Amino acid sequence: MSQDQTKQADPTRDRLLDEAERLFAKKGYNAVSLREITSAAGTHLAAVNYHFASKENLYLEVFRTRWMARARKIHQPLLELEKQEGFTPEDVVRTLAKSFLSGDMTNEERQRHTQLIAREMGQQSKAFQLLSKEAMLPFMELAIRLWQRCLPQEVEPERLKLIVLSIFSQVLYFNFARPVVSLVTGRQYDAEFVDQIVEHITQFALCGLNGSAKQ
Amino acid sequence: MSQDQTKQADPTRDRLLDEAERLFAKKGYNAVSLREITSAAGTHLAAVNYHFASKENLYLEVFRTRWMARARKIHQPLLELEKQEGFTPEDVVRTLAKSFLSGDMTNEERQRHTQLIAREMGQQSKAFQLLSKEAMLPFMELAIRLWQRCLPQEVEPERLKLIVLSIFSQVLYFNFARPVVSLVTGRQYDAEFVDQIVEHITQFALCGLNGSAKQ
DNA sequence: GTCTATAGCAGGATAGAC
DNA sequence: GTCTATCCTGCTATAGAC
Repeated sequence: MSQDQTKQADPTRDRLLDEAERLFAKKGYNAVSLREITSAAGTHLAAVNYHFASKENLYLEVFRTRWMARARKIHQPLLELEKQEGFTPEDVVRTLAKSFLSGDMTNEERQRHTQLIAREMGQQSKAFQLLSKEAMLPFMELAIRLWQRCLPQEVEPERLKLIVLSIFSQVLYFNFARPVVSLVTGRQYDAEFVDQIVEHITQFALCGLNGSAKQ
Repeated sequence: MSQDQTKQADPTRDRLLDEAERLFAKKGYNAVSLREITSAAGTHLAAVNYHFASKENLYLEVFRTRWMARARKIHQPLLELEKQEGFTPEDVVRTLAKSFLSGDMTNEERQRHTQLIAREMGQQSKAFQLLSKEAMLPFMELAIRLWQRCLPQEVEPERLKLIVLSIFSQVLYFNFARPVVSLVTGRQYDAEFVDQIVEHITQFALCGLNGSAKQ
């Protein structure tokens, strides 16, 4: 009723969202119980149903608030680039790879972000509907728009789409499948290694873009 | 006791493995109940515990038998290539991409295979231990060996490893995240589209290899 | 060996005390 | 509004009848 009620954050609600996100990202929706979340958040079972009505809605709320906020942060550097006058295809690729892999987040935050979406990509869930409409499709379109503006000659949209998907698959994989990547390379995810990954993906995508543009 | 007992397939056991694999791939371990599996297999709950002792062991058995058999099929073309005398880096890349994306399997089988492994890549589970040791690492080493034999100059193993991981990420993604791929491209997974994906990944990886070799 | 019936437990949701 | 105590469903696993 009071005018600042919507602004005033509810600490219990926030802690529930924090722990829910952490645990859902780590184990997946079905492997996490509400009891696990509430005890990690230092509260009780009924608080979930009071604040979110159901487990499913808590899960969706994680995406609506926490996840979408991060997606906007990741898209930001590309939106900045769009406002500028002159940029090269390499600028676009590197900005894109960086914002996913070494951008304005902690290592753990990035891992969480990627694990949450990776779990949704294989199925047509409610969360997937939200993510694809609000984040993934606009982002893909933005990247394609940028390349179309700066590439020397017209490239078929079909090719650009496949290239964006390929970049997307790699940033997803190098964040999500860290156990595999560490096993194969023998490397830990320190700043140096992440920079090498960014550089690798950038080179890969640039070559693909040039190859497509030539044909 | 009789000499052909091990050869003689148990039809109930086989149906359980079939349905278990299908459902685990589609929904993930925790989202599937044994009741769901047994009723799909036209049998009863106790049959699982009779044949596999527990749900977890049924899951692992899916990987030990069904999944590993397919992994061997996928690796086969690369092993054949290794026996030959002259092959190019492009042969290796295309053989690799093809065997994952358009090889000797049905479309559905391939999707199942990828979904099962994708779910394991993010965590250090028992299934992951099995897969990484028995399938993923040997496969990566094989691919690296082949390139080292045919590339014009020495490429650092670190780069080759990243390239193999990048190819791996793409074949995984284009099989696993079909909802996203279809949404972005507007394409169904028919033979023509799959061929285009194989070609796209092949070009991508070749460019990356050449770029690395030049430096 | 095969399957029914059930034990034993954990899950999400909720009623109702404070 | 907050939290305890409880409901009921659905799960895995198993005992024991046939």
